[in-house]
Amino acid sequence: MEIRQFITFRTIVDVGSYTNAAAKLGYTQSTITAHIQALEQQLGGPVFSYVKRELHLTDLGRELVGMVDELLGSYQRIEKLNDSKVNGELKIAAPESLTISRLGPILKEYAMQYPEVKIKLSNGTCGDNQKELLNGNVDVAFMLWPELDTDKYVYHKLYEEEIVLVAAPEKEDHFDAYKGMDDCYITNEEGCSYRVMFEEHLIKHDIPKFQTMELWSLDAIKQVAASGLGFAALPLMTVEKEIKSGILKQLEQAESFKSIYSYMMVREKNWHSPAVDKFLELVLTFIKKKTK
Amino acid sequence: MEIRQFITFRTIVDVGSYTNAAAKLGYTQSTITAHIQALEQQLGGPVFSYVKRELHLTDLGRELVGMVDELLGSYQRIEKLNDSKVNGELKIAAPESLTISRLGPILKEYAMQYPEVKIKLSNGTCGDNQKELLNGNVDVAFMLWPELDTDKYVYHKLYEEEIVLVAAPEKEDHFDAYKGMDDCYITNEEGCSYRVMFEEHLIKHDIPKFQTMELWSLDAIKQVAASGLGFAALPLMTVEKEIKSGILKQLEQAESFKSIYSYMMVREKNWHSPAVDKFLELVLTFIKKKTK
DNA sequence: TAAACAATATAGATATTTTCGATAAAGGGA
DNA sequence: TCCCTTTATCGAAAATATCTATATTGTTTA
Repeated sequence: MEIRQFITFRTIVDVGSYTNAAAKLGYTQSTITAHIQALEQQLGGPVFSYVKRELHLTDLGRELVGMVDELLGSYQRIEKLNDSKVNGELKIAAPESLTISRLGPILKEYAMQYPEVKIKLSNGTCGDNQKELLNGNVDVAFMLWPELDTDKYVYHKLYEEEIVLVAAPEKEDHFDAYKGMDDCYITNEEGCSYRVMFEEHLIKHDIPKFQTMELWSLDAIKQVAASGLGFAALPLMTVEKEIKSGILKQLEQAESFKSIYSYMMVREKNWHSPAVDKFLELVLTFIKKKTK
Repeated sequence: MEIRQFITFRTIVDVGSYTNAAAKLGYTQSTITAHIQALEQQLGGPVFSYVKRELHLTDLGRELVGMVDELLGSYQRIEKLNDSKVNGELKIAAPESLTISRLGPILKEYAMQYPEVKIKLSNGTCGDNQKELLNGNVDVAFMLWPELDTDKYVYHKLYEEEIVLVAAPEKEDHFDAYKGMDDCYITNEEGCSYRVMFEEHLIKHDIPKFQTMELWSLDAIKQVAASGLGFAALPLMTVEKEIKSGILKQLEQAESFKSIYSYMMVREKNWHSPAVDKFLELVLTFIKKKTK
């Protein structure tokens, strides 16, 4: 009997089904089954039973809930022993795109769990963020970049970020139709990895340059694109909502883009403040759950 | 942080050193180190410190003890949920040799942990025990046997049992000196696997038969051997104490015997009463610890 | 002051366990 | 009956725990 199995049990009681518990805990459903079977094996009988498609606790299960609550209570108190040490400042540098789509929920959770930490978030281009990290102005930097391989930092690859072309829904569906037209390529300031990637893509495939409109925020780019002035190349994560709601549409294209990944980086050193440590831990936990 | 790590921590506090805790828990010492390092990692600081070769709790460690006691308390209450179901009868058949040397401490532990179970132990030869198991008179049977391979039972090989020749200390040291002399071969009733094994050994190596003295109990055999009447072939485990204390001595011999193993067997079926289940579990735990 | 010792730490190899992914079975509802 | 949702099963892959052997550290002894 392991703590994680008790947590699984308690979660099922809360959410009412194995499947939901799996989703909530970031496991697959078969793992939930295995956890409960392990418990039932040790306890010598079932803790759940089914009555009319509904999950119910058995008598044994009902007895167990209270005891598990006690145990998990002690466990959480032990976990909290550390939290008081998690304080001070946490300085993060991240590009706007990542901040909004990926970091949002993580920062929320972090702020809740470690209220003693003052979070300082700066939005810059990926190159800026890297410099900030190197010269010690921030503790953690996030980047979007093609393949990365460096010894200067410890880095964690987070997601593969698909770069997509978007335009207003009434515009042409296929990117080929834009070639040679006078639509704008709407983008952000230079130094942004997917802008570089897109421009290299044009050269490689002998596509003539577009007129470029440079804007200073994601929101501005999206609005201008939605107004029909041109198209933009952006990470899918930043425009998923707009595509779903029909404000923008994703263009089809013959050649797919080179892969871009999101990274989290810290300076190479063995020791980080607890605040930084816990942040890294939390980010990696989120990643693990999402990618499953 | 896992329950086993908390148990390790609590044990160290009790016994005062990593090394002793390892012995008590049946781990190696490096495992203890790993457990504590894992805890300290999570807790963000050391729980033990050394002052003058003495192990002391840090402040953090002292805080932890109480909380761990709570947690382990809940844990034990959960474990006990099952124990009330462990009752009824447990019928075991084992040869005398195994009962005394191997089963003693296990039965003691079992009786303590599951006082509701009535243990019935019968001592017979290995062949008898097998029959008893097959016809359902007992739940578990123990045997000493050379290599075993059968589908009739579920069997667990426990130990390799070295068979040794013993005689009184004042007798000759080497078995060769006994050949052709009028010493007795002191043994127990037929049907015992190491008696069979020894007699086959004699034939195989063209050693003339000895006069045989058949006794009904291990203790009787040992006493007669100690009195100088002859020698006996017995599993080492049954005479270890006597050899150490000088009551008997182990004879040297050119050819070593065929290996004999101790086995635990149950009838092939998926379901055993909780009492039987728990017994099997306990035996296997003991084996694991001892053989490490 | 070095040598021997006792306790804990470290590193690589091995063993075990956990988790996943795909698929099957079970229980309802249409 | 067929479909849909939920849980169970099974083999493979990944992650983790433990062991063995050896190093390190601090202490006592010669």
